[in-house]
Amino acid sequence: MKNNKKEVTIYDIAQELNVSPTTVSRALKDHFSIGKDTIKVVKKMAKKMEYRPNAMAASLRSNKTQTIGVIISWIDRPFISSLIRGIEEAANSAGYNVIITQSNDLYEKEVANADVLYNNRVGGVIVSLAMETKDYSHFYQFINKGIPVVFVDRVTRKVDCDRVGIDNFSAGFKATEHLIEQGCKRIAHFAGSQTRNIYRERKRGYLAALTRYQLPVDKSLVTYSSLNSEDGRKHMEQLLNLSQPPDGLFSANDTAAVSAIQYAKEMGITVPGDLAVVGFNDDPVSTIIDPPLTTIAHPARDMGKIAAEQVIKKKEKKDIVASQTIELKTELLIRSSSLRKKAHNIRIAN
Amino acid sequence: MKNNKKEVTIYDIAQELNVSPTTVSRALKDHFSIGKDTIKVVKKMAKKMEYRPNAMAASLRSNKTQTIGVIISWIDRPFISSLIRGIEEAANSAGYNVIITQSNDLYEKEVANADVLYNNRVGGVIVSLAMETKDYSHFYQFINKGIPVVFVDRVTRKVDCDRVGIDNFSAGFKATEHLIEQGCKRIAHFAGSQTRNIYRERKRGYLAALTRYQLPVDKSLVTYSSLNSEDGRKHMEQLLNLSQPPDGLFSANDTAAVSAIQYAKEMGITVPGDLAVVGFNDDPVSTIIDPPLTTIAHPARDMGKIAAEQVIKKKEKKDIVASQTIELKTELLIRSSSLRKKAHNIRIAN
DNA sequence: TTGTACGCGTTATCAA
DNA sequence: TTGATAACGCGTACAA
Repeated sequence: MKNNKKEVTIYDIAQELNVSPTTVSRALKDHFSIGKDTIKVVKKMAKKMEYRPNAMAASLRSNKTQTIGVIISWIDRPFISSLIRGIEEAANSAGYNVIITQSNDLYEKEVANADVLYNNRVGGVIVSLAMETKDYSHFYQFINKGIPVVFVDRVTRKVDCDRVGIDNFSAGFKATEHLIEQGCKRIAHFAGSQTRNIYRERKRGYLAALTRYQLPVDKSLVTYSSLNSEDGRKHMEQLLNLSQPPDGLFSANDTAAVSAIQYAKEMGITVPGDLAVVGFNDDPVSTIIDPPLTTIAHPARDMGKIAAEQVIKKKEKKDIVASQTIELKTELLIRSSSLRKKAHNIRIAN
Repeated sequence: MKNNKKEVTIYDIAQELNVSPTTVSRALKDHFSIGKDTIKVVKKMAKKMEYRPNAMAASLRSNKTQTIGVIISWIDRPFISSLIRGIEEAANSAGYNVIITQSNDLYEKEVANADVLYNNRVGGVIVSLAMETKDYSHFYQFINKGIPVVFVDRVTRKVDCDRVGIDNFSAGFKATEHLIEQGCKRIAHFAGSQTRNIYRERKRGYLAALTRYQLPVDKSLVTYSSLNSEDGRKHMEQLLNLSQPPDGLFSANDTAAVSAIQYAKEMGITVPGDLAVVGFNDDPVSTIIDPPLTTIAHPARDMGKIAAEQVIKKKEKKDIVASQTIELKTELLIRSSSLRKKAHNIRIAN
């Protein structure tokens, strides 16, 4: 079964053709210094001998890998898997492979993953930070060696790197403003960990909108959690038990928004009548829940694509380029979960 | 910015300590032949000098990679991303990395991905076949070299490899039988591509259940598609236009089932009253749709985990082991979308 | 218990 | 346009 024939190398091809390995190496890469016919002959022989290049050997010698490392929290989340799809697409079409590692939102795993990626000498790194990461020194091993690091979505300003994300502040503002326009007076907010910029910014947007429209800020209407389904139910329960329950909810993700709607409905609350709800992410569930969820749409896949392109661009530019922060557009998709008034000028998403 | 200090190698450590590179190499790996103190000293110096092992060099030399290649259709599907999570978890805890490639369900991309993985000399491969792959010769490059290949979920019997999957036939049977027990007489089936075993088997299970319960088989009740949302709506429309519309539906995935339910509800059809529905996969949407969707639950993550373990086991066993086919259990999760009768003995899922 | 010396497959450098 | 040779960083057979 196991066929341990030795690998066919460029030496074998060289020998067969009575040329030097150098020539073969170059011919296979269409190097300009090699004659057209030589190239043709070499490639033909390579095919005949079933030669397969060894990417590892090439990387070792040239000190360049065609691999991009990725660190994300959990792969099995709609937003993340879209992101990765974008990364893969951009990377592959530029001839790069992608090694994916999951931090499970734990700082320690993030550090361990960074080390693994370094040991594999990846050519660049794309990171969406773990929930509670506050120390960023594990990224300097890359930066110090000139290996590009690009943060995506969950970024930090404390490291001088490229960043790709969205304007979470204005998205939070838009979402909240929309609820206010729908007549909500007491708007609750499901906030995520304030260690991460995205959740901080969304909350800032929420607060700014309240202030802008001169609504009071009530701290009992803001909850903090990791925004999973259980959190959504739990915090909805908590809010409904207040002496003055909210009439609007802006959740920093769809998962919590959806479970909050489900809980509220079970409690006899009408959505959007009693409670108007806006989520964040435009996950698949947002069109399935009844009523369909108004939400902020991310260009997740584009973020991945751009992050990968950015890594590759940095890698291929020898000269030092200043770090960029790229912000993609978000869109408020208005669906029934927040629509109390007949729509005039607002566009209703399907 | 770019810090081009040369890499610290085992030679540098050796020189610093006046020992040989061999000793360093072994000490870092806790080789038994090296004295305790030497090990301690070497490791200390390695840390001090910020030595980082070069996994590529090691792989090149030892002809063994700590990398597992994965080929799947699309990463941004709930089932697939759970699968990958399982693969990653098992692989990482055994010290392996994972390179993920997407075939986009295209045969050509699958072949190209296999080549890339081979060129990167992965130590093993996990594959979930693209929709229309009929030729499997691109996997022989691995098999011929003794590189383990494990098929997962979408498998084939035409290659002698390990397989990890579920019993799709019995799952299809169970789903259909359940609908029959709920009093359905005309049960439709959304089938997937019959090139792939999983959809063939689900349909076989459906047909077997009809036969077993002496219900007629009506070809106009079976549709074929790639089972996306549009397909679900389109085929539901088609079915409702029949002179005798179905009173039950078994869809080979949840995506199509959910969109079919949505369409049916829009048309004034009551679910499960007029139409009882069962899906497949237990995607997150299945608990969000109203009514909640009865479905077949896969152990997706376990499948990934087991597939990875299987690859690693094969890789580490020198001797030739016969190929195994591992079938994991599925469960019919009964929810409201199919429940017409009051439940007696059946367990109702949340 | 430790060291010497070579090779993994490729590419860079310099020379022809 | 082509070739000879060294080097990338590490592992290991063999020697000591």
